[in-house]
Amino acid sequence: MALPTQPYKGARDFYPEDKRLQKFIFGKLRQTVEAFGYEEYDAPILEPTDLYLSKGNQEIIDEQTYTFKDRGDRSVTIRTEMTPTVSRMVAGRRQELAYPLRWYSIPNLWRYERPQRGRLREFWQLNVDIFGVDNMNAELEVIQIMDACLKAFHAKHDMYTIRINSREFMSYVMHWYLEFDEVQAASAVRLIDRMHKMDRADFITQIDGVCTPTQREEGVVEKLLDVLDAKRISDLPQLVREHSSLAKLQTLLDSLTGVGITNAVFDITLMRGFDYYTDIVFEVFDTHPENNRSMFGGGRYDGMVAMFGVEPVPTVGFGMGDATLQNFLELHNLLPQLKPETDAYVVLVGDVYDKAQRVLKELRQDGGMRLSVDISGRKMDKQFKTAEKKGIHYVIIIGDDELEKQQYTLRNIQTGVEEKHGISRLVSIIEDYRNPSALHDRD
RNA sequence: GCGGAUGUAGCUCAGUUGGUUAGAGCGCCGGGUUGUGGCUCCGGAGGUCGUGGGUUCAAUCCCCAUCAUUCGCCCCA
Repeated sequence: MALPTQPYKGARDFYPEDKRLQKFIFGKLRQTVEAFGYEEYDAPILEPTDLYLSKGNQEIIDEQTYTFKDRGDRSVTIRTEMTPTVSRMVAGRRQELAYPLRWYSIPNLWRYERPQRGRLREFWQLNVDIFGVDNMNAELEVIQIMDACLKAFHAKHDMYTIRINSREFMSYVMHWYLEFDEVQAASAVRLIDRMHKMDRADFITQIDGVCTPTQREEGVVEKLLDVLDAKRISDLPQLVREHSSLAKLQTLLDSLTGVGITNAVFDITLMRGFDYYTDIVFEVFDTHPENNRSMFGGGRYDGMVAMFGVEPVPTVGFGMGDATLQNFLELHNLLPQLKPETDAYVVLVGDVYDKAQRVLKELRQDGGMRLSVDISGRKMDKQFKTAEKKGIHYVIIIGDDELEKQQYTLRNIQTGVEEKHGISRLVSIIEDYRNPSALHDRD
């Protein structure tokens, strides 16, 4: 019985061309967040199951995680998100860390889900968090970083929208304005989250079902609709418009406009589940008609660190999945043709490998060249074919003739143009190709 | 967990209204002689038609199941 060559369901193999793309994307992301002073951290892929249970969601653990017993009968779970882990790490050194603390990571995460477009079982997720800032500057910075991450790939503002809402405000609306209890609020939030996917009559019917008869008579459904219909803060009913959470939200929106982020909008229907977020939440949406959906988002979660028994630390962060980002970049045509890691393919003519060693060493060590040498002993045409297939731009031909004159043949695979040069000239030509924008100061 | 679509060579796909050795393009391998790929010419390998069962004289084609891929729903930390 032959073994299957497919990777595990919902997980991907990264062949060199795939890995090259991942390296490119992650490289841009790292560069971007590090420009804002964020430091990279990492942690084990395995966590005690209790870490995720603390959110009190047994159902999610049972159905959507990889959870099993280790040999010591301890229940462990493969990490499904980074937030509990990073909160654990911060809590562990709560007193000694330097705040504001800016951390990021690109962990691989596993969720036991049915794979579909943009959603896999194993994925990578850029996590960016700022700890220890309790004012809106934290939200401003984090949203700026999300924006900068997309701009790093030359995305334009009309390709995506940043939607922002205040969880604190919605909580006020639910509990004080509408007088919903916890269960009602949770159902309403779930419905609001899906509001744009159903027609209005359907939505009204379902909201109606959440209300008690008394609430219905008091017109709670209409009150809620009035709130939800607000396209801007000033559209909100007088009674709720004065709430303090809205002033903060408005400040944030103004600040974003101030820093040139003009595609950020208030969206009262934005919920992001009903988990650990405590105030501002935000989400980035693709505007492309074929991919018009939420890509990633985040928000403020001031309570998570305190679950580890230390004083609370205010936190704002976001998570960006690799599959959705890649979808976005592909759809908007933002992925460049990537060059292979190898600068030149060395074609050997005849039995000269031993004699060529000195030259190869010089090119590699002194010149910093990344060379792949054809040691197969095959005829030249086969060697060329390999170079072309690998997508390598240059071929360096080394035979007795070259070794004797110390002038090596450099062939451009695309144009077929050949030149003979000494080592230092070879190095500078190849470097120019590798890094076209850099200026070289050599003669 | 629920529903739809798909599953024929490495890839993209034809095809058989059920009937002798299943095809194309691209790719792959070899050759057109000795220091040169991409063009061209010649030759070649490669498929138990996703898997298992059923109907039939006969199944890649019809039926059932199963697995995989994919789209949507649920969910989405």
